[in-house]
Amino acid sequence: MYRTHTCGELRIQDTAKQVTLSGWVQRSRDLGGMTFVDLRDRYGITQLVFNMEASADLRREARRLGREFVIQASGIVAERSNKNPKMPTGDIEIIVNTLTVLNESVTPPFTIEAETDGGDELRMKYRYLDLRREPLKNNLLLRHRMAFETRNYFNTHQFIEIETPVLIKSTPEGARDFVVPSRVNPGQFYALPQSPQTFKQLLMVAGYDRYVQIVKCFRDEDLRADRQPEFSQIDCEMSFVQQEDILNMFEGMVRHLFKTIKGIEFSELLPRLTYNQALEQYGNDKPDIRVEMKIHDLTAVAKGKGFGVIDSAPFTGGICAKGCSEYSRKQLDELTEFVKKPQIGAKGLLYVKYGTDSGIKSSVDKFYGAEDLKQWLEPFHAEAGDLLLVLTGERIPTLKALGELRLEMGNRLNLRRKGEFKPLWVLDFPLLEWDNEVKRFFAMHHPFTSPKPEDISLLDTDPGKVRANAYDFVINGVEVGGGSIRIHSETLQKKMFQTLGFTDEDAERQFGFLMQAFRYGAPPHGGIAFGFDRLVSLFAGEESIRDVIAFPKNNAARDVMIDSPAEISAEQLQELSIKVEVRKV
RNA sequence: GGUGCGGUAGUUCAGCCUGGUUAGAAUGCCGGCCUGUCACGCCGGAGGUCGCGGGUUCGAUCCCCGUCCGCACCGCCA
Repeated sequence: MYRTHTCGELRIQDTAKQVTLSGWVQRSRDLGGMTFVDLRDRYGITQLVFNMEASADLRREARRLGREFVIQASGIVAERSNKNPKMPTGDIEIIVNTLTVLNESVTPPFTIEAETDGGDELRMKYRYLDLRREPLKNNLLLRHRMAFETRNYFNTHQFIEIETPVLIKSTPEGARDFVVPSRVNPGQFYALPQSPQTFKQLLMVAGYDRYVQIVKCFRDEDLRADRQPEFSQIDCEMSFVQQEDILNMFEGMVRHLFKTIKGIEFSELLPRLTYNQALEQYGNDKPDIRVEMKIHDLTAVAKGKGFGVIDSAPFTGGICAKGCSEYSRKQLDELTEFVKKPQIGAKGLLYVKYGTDSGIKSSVDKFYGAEDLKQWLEPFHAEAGDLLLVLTGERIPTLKALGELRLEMGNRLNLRRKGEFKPLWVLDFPLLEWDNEVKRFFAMHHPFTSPKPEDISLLDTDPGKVRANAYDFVINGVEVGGGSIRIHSETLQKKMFQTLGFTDEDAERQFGFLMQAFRYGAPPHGGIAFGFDRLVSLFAGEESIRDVIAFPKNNAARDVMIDSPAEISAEQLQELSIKVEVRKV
C-alpha cells in the first residue's frame, strides 16, 4: 500500500496515528540537526520532519532528497510546536520512521510553485510540470466541477447527452475545416466538425427534443488568447420551443453554474439588448456592461456651427468619463494616440472638460460656446468634474471606435474588476452580412438560422435588413454563447440557400441530407452553444483559455510539448494516395 | 497576410538608446555551517554560442538588414 492518506487531509484530530503518505518533494528545509520536507500531492501539502536525535540515518537520507523526488514516508502524526496557520495541515507534521524514494527527479527547469519563475514557452514545453502547480491544478478542478454541474443541470431538465461524429464532411460556409484523409476512399477527405450543428438538428428531427453535449469542435483559423484550434462547447438543442423558452432554459444554466460554483446569485432577469441597441450604446455586439458609460449621439447638437470636421461627418458621438475633467494634456494625448491606432481607426479625439468649478473647456472652443457645449453634456447627465470624449466620422466605425475607447477608459478607471460578473443577452442579430470582397451575403450566425417572421418579406427586397431569431450570451465583454431558432421548413431553407448564392445543386450536394430530413416532419427547434473554455476562464479569472486547458496549443497552433503537427512517413502518404508539395513563400 | 513587443547564466531579468576593462543581479543548483523551519538563515562555489546568419566598424550583446522562435493585437474566426 503506497498511502493511507493524501497530503491534504491530516488534521490535529489525527495526532498519534501511524500513517503513510506518498507524493512529491515540494521543498526541504535543512536546519542541520533536523530537516523538514514539504510533501505534495493533488490534495495538498503535509510537512515531514526528520530529527538527528531520533534517527541520524533517516535524517541523512532526507538531506539527499531533491525537488520533485517521488517518495513514500511512514510515520506518526504529531502536533507541531510551531504551527503554520497559512496551511490547512499546518497544525500537524509527520515524524517519519520509514522513508522510501520511489523515483528521483532531475532538477525541474522552473520552480513548481504558484508564483513560478517560468516563462510561457518553457511552461508549455514542460506542461506536465506546469500542471503540478496550484493555479493550473485549481483551473482543471474548476473545469471538472463546471462540466459536472452543467451535466447535472441539464440532466434534471430531461436533456440527454448524445455523441455526434468527429469525422464528418467539409462545408463551404464558416471557418476553414481541418481535414482528414480517408485511406479506404482514396482522394477523399473527412472534415472535423466546427460544431455538431447539422447533427443536433437531425437529432431534433429524430425526436430527441432535448439534446446536450460537451463536445470538441475544430476550426482552422488563426489563434488568439481566447481561441484554440480545438475547443469545447456546451452544445444544446431543443424542440417545440420559441426564443423565449431557450433564453430561459440557458439563463437557468448560467445561474446554476454561478450559484453552485461561485456562490453568486443574480436576483433579477438578466439584461437584454438588441444588437442595434448594443451597437448604439456600447459600440460593440458583446458589451462589457461592468463599464456603465454609454455612448450618446451628438450629431444633431454638434452640427451646423461651422466646424468642418463635424459638419462633414455623418455621425458625432461621445462618452462621459466620470471625474476625469482634470485629465492632463499628457493623458488626453495618450487617449488621442489610442483612438488613432490603426486598429481603432479614428482621425482624432475631441474633448469637453466640465470642470469641478463648473467651467467648461474644450478642444473645440473656437466653434462652440459654453451654451452649445452644455447641450452636448445634457444627454450624459454630466456633472461638474466629468470629461466628455467625442469622436466623429462614419456612423458604424465611429460607434465601434467609441466602444473601444469606452473599454480603455474602463480599464483606466479600474471599472473592469475580475470578481464582478455582468452577464446579458444580445438579441435580434442581423441574419446576413454583406461581404464586399466577394460581393455576396453570408450568414452572420449560420445558414440554418431562421429570419424573424415579420422580416421574411425583406429577403427579396433588402436582405441586409432582415433580423434573425439569433442571440448571444455575453459576460464581461466576452461572447460566451450564441444560438438561434432554426429553420425547420424545407422551403424556407431553400430560400435561405438561394439568398446566400448557393445553386440548387450546391445546396443539394452539401445539405441535401438536412433538407430531405425536413420533409419527414421536422419539429420547430432551436438551440445554443456555449464556449466552455471561455466560460471556465471567466470563472477562473484567467485572461487566456490556455490556462484552463490541460494541453493547449501555442500562437502558431503548435503543441510544443509533443511537437505537433509533424510530417508523416512516405509510406503513410502513399497509403493515403497523397502527394505533398509544400507551397513556397 | 499584417503590426507591435520580446529572445543575454538552469530560470526571471538588467546592460543595448550613447559600440571598447573580467557581461551583472535575483533565484535555482553544488559544497560547508546551523535542532522548530515553513520564501528558513549564514558562508563559499560553479554556471554564458548575449537565438541564428549577414553587414557597417580597427572593434558588435550593443547599430543596420535578413531569418527563426515566443507573446499580444488587426485581418480571419457563421
